[in-house]
Amino acid sequence: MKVSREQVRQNRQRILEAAARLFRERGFDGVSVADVMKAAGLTHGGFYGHFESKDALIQEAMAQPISATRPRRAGAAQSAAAFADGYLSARHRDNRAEGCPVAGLGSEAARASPEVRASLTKSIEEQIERFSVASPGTTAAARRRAAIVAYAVMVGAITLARVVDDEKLSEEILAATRRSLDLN
Amino acid sequence: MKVSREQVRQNRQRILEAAARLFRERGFDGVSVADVMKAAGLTHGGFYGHFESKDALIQEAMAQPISATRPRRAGAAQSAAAFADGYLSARHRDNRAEGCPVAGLGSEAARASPEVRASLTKSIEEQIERFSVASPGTTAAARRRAAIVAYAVMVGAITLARVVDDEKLSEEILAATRRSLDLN
DNA sequence: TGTACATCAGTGAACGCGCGTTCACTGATGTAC
DNA sequence: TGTACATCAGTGAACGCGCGTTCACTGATGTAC
Repeated sequence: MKVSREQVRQNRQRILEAAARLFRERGFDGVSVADVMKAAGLTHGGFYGHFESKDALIQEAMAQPISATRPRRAGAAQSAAAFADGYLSARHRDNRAEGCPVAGLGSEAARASPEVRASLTKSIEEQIERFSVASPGTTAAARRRAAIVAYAVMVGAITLARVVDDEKLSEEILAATRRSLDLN
Repeated sequence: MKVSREQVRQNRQRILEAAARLFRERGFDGVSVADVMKAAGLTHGGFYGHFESKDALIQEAMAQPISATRPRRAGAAQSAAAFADGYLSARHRDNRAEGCPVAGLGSEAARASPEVRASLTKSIEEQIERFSVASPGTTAAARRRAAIVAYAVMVGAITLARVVDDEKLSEEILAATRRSLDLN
């Protein structure tokens, strides 16, 4: 049955949010269009009224600001050390659905369509800039380098901590990298 | 037709090597059993004479030493800085098939079966130990922490460099992280 | 404001395709004599 | 060492399943009067 324009808008948004969560949790290939629609409280047939294809959904879902789960003004500076406390936590490690899409989808994102990679590139560049402003270093170039290194440490550490099948080693990886960022 | 025992052994090895390459290049879901068999020069039907299932192949392929492409004695120490020159190169970034499986499969590996994760955990622990021996630091604990941080930087940097859709930013990420490891 | 009806968002069955897996068959291997 | 035949690795057609996608249908919305 037809629904109100407002309901249509809300449904589309719910589909996008469910997709963003599920893709980060299970990967692009691990989530079907029907899974997403079910999570959004709809049936799969209606999907193509909102999006042209699954790939189009992936693109839009990745272009969405992560702000939904981690509110943060776009231009605001933020020290990598402060950010790292939440990022390099067991909570983030165990909660992919609401976590960093680069960490949750990293290796798959690298093989994604140009549009998806462009979206993520924008997020990555913005994150580097936020860290840069609050980074240690006497020159702007040094601060930017420090920001890049800090971001790489975080993405690598959470990836390793998630792959590792040994709680103790996983914690050790998070603790060692947290400590290295606090020292800067 | 039947083939010689030696041929059987070689065929199995060729299947494993093709699988390891293809999985790292395209991900577990991006490669079919038929793709692997074709790359090994066989037809898909014979696969189940060698392996119980695709999942069993994934397990064995991930348990294989990467030594095939990057020969290195198991116990040998190796400084992270020396290793990083090759690891954080455009060549490695663009050559997933022969590269680091943690970087190539990171986000998918984190969702893989316990057996696959156990295999990768072993590789990761060994890599940390190799870096530890050659790490800077006055105590063993400090050297181990430095090794973990160095490994995390590398995995994170190559992941970011591969996702990023902008050659300049990608190079910048590799250069900044290479530099940070050389300074230690 | 109230009514009549065209629109169209959502439903659920259906389609085609590629995948993992199975199986009857083939013919070279390797063993028994 | 030579021959006869049982074994079994590899072949390629086939199966069932889940997926992305399509489509005829439904019935509430929202517009024209």
